[in-house]
Amino acid sequence: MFAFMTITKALSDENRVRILLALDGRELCVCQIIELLGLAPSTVSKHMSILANARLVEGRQEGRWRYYRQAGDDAPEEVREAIAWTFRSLSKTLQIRQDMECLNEILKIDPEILCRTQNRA
Amino acid sequence: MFAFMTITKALSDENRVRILLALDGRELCVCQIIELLGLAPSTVSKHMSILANARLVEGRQEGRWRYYRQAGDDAPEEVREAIAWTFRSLSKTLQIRQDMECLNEILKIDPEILCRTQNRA
DNA sequence: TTTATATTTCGTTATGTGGCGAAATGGCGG
DNA sequence: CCGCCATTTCGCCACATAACGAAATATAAA
Repeated sequence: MFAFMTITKALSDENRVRILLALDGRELCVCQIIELLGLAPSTVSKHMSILANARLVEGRQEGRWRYYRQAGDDAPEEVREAIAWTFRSLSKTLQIRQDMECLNEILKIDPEILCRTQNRA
Repeated sequence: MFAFMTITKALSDENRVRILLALDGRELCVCQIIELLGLAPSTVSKHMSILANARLVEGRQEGRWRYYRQAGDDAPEEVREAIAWTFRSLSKTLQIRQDMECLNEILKIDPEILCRTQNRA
């Protein structure tokens, strides 16, 4: 019950749902998610920890950057089902399609440069 | 997106999840749900309106009583999937099994008497 | 119509949560 | 070891939400 509630609470915020779906089939570094949502780094970091706590995403450190991806096949079934349900429900919505387009642009930018511009703003 | 978020927000409260699962395969009147959760009538009423707003449950008036049941096959697919996921994730947990036992006792009581005792307390 | 009563609505209060900026953390290059 | 920099943690504020009791609503019985 506790694990389930952690998942539904994690999914009850629109920005977190967008993050989860942005991670479909790929890894993203925190600064790329910051760019996608237009939120402060500290805010995105908090969202990532909530998603990770629910086991919906997993993090990986590479140098100075931290990459996140959706939970894999080793995750509990309720988690995998939650991700699948979210994807089926939303992948065709305007918001998510726009996010995908926006991500294509973001992925063209060297993360090094992306972070630097974020630090100036 | 909006409909999906309404569902996840509805499912992000433990009492509402317990209500949804208590309605599995049967109708319940509000006073029976009040008895199960031990909450004030006004609180339960609010929970029911949130669940109904998400289309997870449907209400039916019969005399002075209002009965609620899970959404049927006419509900949107994302709703039916949400209910199925919730059930699969939680039906075997201690909390939900206890609720089922408790409900068996509550269902033995004439609703007429149930409401009357609630009004005294 | 009047009364009784099951449920909802309203107003209030306490707690939870999302947002930000500032400071702390931790890894890499010098 | 030192400084740089991506990310996290912390402290704070504004707003959302769950809880209750009291009052309003709606339906059945008298």
